[in-house]
Amino acid sequence: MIIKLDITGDVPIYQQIRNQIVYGVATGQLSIGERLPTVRQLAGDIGVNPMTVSKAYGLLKDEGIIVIDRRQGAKINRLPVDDKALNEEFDQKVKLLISEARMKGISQDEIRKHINQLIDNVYEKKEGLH
Amino acid sequence: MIIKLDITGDVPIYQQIRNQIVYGVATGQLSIGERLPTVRQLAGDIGVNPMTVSKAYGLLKDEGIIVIDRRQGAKINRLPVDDKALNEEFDQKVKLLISEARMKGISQDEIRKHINQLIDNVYEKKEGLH
Amino acid sequence: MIIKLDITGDVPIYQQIRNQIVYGVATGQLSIGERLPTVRQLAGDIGVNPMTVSKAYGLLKDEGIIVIDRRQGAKINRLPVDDKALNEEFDQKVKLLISEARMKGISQDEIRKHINQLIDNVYEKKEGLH
Amino acid sequence: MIIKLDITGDVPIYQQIRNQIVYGVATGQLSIGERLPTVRQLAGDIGVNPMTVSKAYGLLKDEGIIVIDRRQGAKINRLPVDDKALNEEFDQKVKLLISEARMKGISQDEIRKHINQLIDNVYEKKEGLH
DNA sequence: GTGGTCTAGACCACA
DNA sequence: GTGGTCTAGACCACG
Repeated sequence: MIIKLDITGDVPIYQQIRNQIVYGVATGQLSIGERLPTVRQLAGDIGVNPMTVSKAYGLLKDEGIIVIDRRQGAKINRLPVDDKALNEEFDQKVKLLISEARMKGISQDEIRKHINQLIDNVYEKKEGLH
Repeated sequence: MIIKLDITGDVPIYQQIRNQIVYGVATGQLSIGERLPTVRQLAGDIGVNPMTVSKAYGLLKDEGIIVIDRRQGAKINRLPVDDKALNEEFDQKVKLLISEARMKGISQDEIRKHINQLIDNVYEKKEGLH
Repeated sequence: MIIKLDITGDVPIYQQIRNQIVYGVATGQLSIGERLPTVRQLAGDIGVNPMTVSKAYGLLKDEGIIVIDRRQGAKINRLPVDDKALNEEFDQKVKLLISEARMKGISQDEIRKHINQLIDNVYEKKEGLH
Repeated sequence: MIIKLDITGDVPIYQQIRNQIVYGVATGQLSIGERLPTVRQLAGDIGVNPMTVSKAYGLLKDEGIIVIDRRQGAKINRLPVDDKALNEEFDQKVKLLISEARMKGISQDEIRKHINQLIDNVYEKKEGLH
């Protein structure tokens, strides 16, 4: 799995790393039990400070997405079900994105089709994650 | 229109102000030509420094969402149509949100219904914005 | 002569008025001795505060471009020759404009032709101004 | 590269900083990839508040002239080509400057020679910027 | 009255 | 160390 960074953008690098791993897991590019590279290895590969990768792994661990084993490095965890996923914060973020689209002249139909397509992309891989 | 801030969160206050005005415009709570409160007034109302509000207005001005008239303060602008609204960046943000939902055990059907509901919320007000 | 204002722009309104009269004089749309509308009349025509027009006229008077006669209103003056016109400030402004063009990929030839064309536009009317 | 400020003038300091960096880039005093001083350093050198420098850098970032890398500070960006550089706004500014020169008695030949000289100054450094 | 600009000083996130 | 954000308070230009 390849991680692409935008060094100059506004999103912190550790956050970008975390996001791409999350995306990889959700789309099935990373399977349960699969091992991630070590902090140093990944840091070397993508050219960032090991502390940055470490922070990303820390985030993922806190979210229960990976488990860190001192001997084996990090592995993708069996994922924790959280029925409060679609909470107020989630709604706010989605509504902001939709609002910006509407403001730029996107019709209700367009946005609906477009987002449903994106949902299909993420759920393409049918096997469960839990 | 009421603006609610989350002082403790990590979203900058000026960004929150900008986001809520965007949301207000997209949902029709703010109409084209409508005047926004003055910098000082809004700053006083929500209890922040005028420069913070000023920065938010500056963002909105740069995006073409409001126009700042030296005589009357800020007004909602006729909105600039941008057919590149559903770009790569938009897709990434949406897919990340969907990925997080899937990881937390939300089914494809659930997320689809939920998001379609959110779209309807934003597009409730039928009159066009342009 | 028509004056067009951009109320929302960064340039002060009184400055815009002054600039357009300067342009009108230089291109010969306004002749020496020609009368300008009164402050109130112009203010009414273009929909701004009389104080704003008054400030513009004050600028033009200070520059020797118009003379103000209490009875007859303002008239275009025989223009004062100033051999320090192409001063350091002038050069800085021009070089900044050229720099911005070069930065955006405009070639030396293009900019030369383009600006020479603009010079011809302004000097079209051959009769002297002095 | 030296930055000189005119504190008494009416051009905002942050704008002056931005302008001089633009000029430096266009004339080749600043090369692509070159690092700018840090916000604090430049602020200290020229004796202004860091936020003022920060605003100037923000402008340059928004224009795509520099990129801000959290690790290394600001660097000159590969310059964005914009074929609409010689637009209406550009023409207006140039024509205003020419008009003022003509009004002060400068002849068409004088202004032509003078400006062509200024163009040569900016384009002195032959290597491309893109 | 309005927004624009600047300062001095502070705290935080990032790497 | 870097830039990003915010505050409190001030002055100015504009209309």
